[in-house]
Amino acid sequence: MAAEGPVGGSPPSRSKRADAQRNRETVLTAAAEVFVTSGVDAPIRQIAARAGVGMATIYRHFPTRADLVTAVYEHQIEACAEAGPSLLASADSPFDALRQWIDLFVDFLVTKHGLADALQSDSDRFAALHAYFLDRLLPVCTQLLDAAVAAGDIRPGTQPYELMRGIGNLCVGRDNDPRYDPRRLIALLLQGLERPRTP
Amino acid sequence: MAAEGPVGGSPPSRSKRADAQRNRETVLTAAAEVFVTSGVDAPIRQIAARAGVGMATIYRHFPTRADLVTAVYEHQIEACAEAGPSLLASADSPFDALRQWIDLFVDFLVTKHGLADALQSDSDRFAALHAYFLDRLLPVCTQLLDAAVAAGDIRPGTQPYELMRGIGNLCVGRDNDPRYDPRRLIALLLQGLERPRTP
DNA sequence: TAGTATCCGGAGCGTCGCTCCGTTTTGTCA
DNA sequence: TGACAAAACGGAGCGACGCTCCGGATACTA
Repeated sequence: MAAEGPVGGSPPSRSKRADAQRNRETVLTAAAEVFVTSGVDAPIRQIAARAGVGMATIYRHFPTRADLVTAVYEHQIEACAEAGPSLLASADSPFDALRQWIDLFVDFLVTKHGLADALQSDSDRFAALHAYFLDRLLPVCTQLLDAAVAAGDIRPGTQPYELMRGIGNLCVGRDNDPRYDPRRLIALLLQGLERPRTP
Repeated sequence: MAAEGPVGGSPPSRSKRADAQRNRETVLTAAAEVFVTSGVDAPIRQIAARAGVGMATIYRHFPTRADLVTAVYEHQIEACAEAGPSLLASADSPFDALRQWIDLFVDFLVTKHGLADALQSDSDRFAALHAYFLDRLLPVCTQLLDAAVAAGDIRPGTQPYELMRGIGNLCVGRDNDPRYDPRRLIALLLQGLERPRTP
């Protein structure tokens, strides 16, 4: 549907020179490592230093921070997107598929330091990241939600966009706080979505 | 219970010199104005310029950004805290009181640009703000929640801290997006909290 | 009015995002 | 192979920001 690459990153194969491709990979792995320890807000200088590369090289390959983040997590986002339909086929019910898919999504978010924060950031430094998530994941969520409604598992009226942003929001903030587990609240939310068992 | 002033702000009356007190007020109103347009993340320089004051003056009165934010919103936080018990007395049920109180809390959060973001910020630049909210509001929420559980309105087991942070989290992000209204999700969450009507 | 504790202001330092341009590398073609 | 142009590189440099430091101004006191 969209162009081949993610948001604005340069296509992985169109590039002519070999050193450019090599550097692209180097930057990508360095960024992945730095993101783990310093979050997706890590200074570009730090990533450049780790990659043994100038800052301009990073900006050349990934004009926006969102492009870099997207490229780093592209595979996992894709996997999450592809899990939707297959869960729908394998789960006991559409609602269960939705639940399991949301579990996947939450697992992805909470293991990436500061990713949820970036996604909902009201600065638009990450606007492109937000857009990419939406482009890729919103249709999946819509399909699951519609299926659950059609099966009578949940009440109708919930907008997929709102649900996804809500879930993302619940994953925002300090990690590793034993007093706060977004999964519990999301379970509560899904409980509220469930249709009363009186047809 | 806690010390008289908010987090770390200087006490409003203990100050000796008149110009210091005058400047404190000037900074406070300037900050309030700037927060409306630029959010609680506005540059200190901007607030200082608006107040016609040096930056050091602001840092002297409010060593941390959290102190400044807290001082600006102190009255409203206080009002929200005090609304708890009176709602419990006036509402139809404890659960209704909880609902109305959460409405108040959400209204407060969504009308302050970036405040919810700051509250849950992963950086600890706002740790003191987080602490102040908790100190002041968590007991109120706990009381309302306990009352609702005791009345049999909602199922037990929900931790007040988790609920409050969840609500705060749901208010995070871009404002004025017609596709996302945190109130709808919060209603869903409360629905999930409600005890099935089969005692 | 003189003296002093208090408070004020903004220059200055370090960090970060992002760009600009001289230099180096790579692919190509004679 | 050797030369040449296009492509890519790297880091100095600029503006913005958080926060501090210290010489100067100001308000209480006697």
